[in-house]
Amino acid sequence: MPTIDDVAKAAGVSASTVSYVLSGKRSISAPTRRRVEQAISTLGYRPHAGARALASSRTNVIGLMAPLRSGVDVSVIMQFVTGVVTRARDVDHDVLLLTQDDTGGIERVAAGSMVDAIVVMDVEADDTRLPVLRTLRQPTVLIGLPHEPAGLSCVDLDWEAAGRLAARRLADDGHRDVALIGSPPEVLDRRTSYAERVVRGFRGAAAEDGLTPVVVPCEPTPDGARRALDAALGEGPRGDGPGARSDRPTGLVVHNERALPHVLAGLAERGLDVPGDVGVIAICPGDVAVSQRLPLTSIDIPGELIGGVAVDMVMARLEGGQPAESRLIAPELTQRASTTPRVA
Amino acid sequence: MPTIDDVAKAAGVSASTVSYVLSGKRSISAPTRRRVEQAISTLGYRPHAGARALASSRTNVIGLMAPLRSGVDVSVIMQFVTGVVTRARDVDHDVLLLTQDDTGGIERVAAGSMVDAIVVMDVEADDTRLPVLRTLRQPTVLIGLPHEPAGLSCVDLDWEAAGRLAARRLADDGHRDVALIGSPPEVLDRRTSYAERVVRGFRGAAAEDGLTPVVVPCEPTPDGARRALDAALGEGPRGDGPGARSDRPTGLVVHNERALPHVLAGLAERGLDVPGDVGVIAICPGDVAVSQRLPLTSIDIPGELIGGVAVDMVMARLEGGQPAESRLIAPELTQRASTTPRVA
DNA sequence: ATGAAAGCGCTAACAT
DNA sequence: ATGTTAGCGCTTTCAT
Repeated sequence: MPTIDDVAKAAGVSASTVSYVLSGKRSISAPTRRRVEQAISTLGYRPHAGARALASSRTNVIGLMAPLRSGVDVSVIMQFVTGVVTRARDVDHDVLLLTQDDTGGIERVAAGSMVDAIVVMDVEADDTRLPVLRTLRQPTVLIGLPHEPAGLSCVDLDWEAAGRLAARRLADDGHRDVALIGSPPEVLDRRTSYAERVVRGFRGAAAEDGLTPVVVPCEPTPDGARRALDAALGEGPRGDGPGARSDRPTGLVVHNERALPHVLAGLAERGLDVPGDVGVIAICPGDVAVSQRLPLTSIDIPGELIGGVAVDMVMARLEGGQPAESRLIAPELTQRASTTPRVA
Repeated sequence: MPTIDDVAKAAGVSASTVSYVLSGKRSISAPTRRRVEQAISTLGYRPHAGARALASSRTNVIGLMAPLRSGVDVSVIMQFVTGVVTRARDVDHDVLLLTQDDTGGIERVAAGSMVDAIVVMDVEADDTRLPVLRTLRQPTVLIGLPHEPAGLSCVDLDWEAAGRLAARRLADDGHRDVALIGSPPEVLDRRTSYAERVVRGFRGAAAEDGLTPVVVPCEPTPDGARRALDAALGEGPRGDGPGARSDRPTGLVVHNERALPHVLAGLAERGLDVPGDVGVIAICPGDVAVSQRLPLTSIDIPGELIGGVAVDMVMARLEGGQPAESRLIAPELTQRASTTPRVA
């Protein structure tokens, strides 16, 4: 492996000049630059990452903590990961992947100066990792919004707005009784940031619009989906007597990728037509919305976009020394075949 | 950040002693070791990864190339990735994730000494990355089996055996006409290693057992699955006349996670009972086999296991200087509700 | 069983 | 516009 000195020798310049043509941190005359570049390519020179990190305190590596927690759809995780990796490469960085959800991994790579910055996924409301993150030298950005983001940058879809948007659209379509088939119980129990925010938004909009909402967590299995559908559609007595329940929901929001196909199958089994009898809005990645038995009206989860923004934010703090900030991406609803205004 | 000298000072020893208690490369008296460990923990010392890499030519990082190619199920990819990361941590290594499928990324991290070893996923029969991989200083292991593995270690499920096993099981169950609903056309066109090997095994066993096989690639969409099912079940004339076709297949092998639910839905729509009218064997991760509308007889894709083995193999070459080798994991079939012996 | 010292390959002052 | 030089923090001979 040739070193910077080999290149310098070959180009007839000093090592620092080679370093500077590489970094662009000072101006180099055209002829010198060419000789250096020539030498670099004929020798096939690559700077040694460790030496560089040691001398410059910069690794050009971003740490990405992507815990694979149960109940979280991996394809959604992968979208975020892809966004992070892709954008990182755009700004000349690589990504070190951590999948354990303990705080130890982060400390290790941060204290060991393996990374310049850290992106953390799957954030919980009172995430236990936050105190550690705040002590790190490296800037951190969370994908998700904890209760106390103080000192940490955050970026996420505005899930609460997504919940509102879904409920409101059902209201606009003429639905009065609506249900949210939400994240798996375990995800909600963990107080995963996005899961509870959707519920809050959905409930809030329902209250404001005078809707009767039902919210049911849902295991991401065929049985779980069936049970959730039972609960959502209300199998009990209704509409008569003092303890009268509201009518069967006609509008359904599904925030659960894995359960989605089973929910649709369940509706079909009951002979309920979508969108005729029941309107369905999915909150999921666009590609899963369109690859169901019928194309679903949906609110997209722009994972790649958000992953990319996370990198931009962390780089801004790294380069510009910007203070921490939070960014919520506005949700967008795409009308497809699973909803239609109700004729009432 | 405290350095090794700070620790040495605090413990009243030399820096090399600290280094040696950390590496265990020479014996240290109990009292000295204790004073050093004490100093390390009170100072919160962590060796600087770059300095270490520079001095030792070891990064303790494994590069993982996991291209996210279209048509490949991300949840399957994630299983492999998880296996790699988990096992890497067991042997005190971290993982640098590359998702671009160009060869540039590998060269960069290898030549830049960012990684000690490389694991490459999604290997094609005549993979264009192989020549580059063979030139690297770092040992490489492929997850997949190219035509010319010479000089490179490989590990994978024995997909050909999986294809055989599925066909043979259908034969044993009394099926004569069988179909394989395979990977997406794009995956096959790319000559993705696993996709064609399954086909070969399936065809081979069918020939030996006197089965009439049909093989149809399948887009991982509802429509694609429907079309594939049309093709597989043969919509044309049959059983009479000179150009007589064979009978409608009664045994189906599905090697396509995304299409699976739609294939099952398609069968149901046609009024075909599983396993009564059609036996179905899926080649997919165990968890997707059991989360369909009925639990499927399946051949598991042990992604985590294989990812872990890949790491073990690459470490063996790194530490032991072992020569390259190939390892194929024997497939296992788990009987569930989607197959049953034919009464016929 | 421990220390001293020479690098590992690069960057970034400090020169000119 | 370019060269000189002093580290960055560690590992690992070579000594004792």
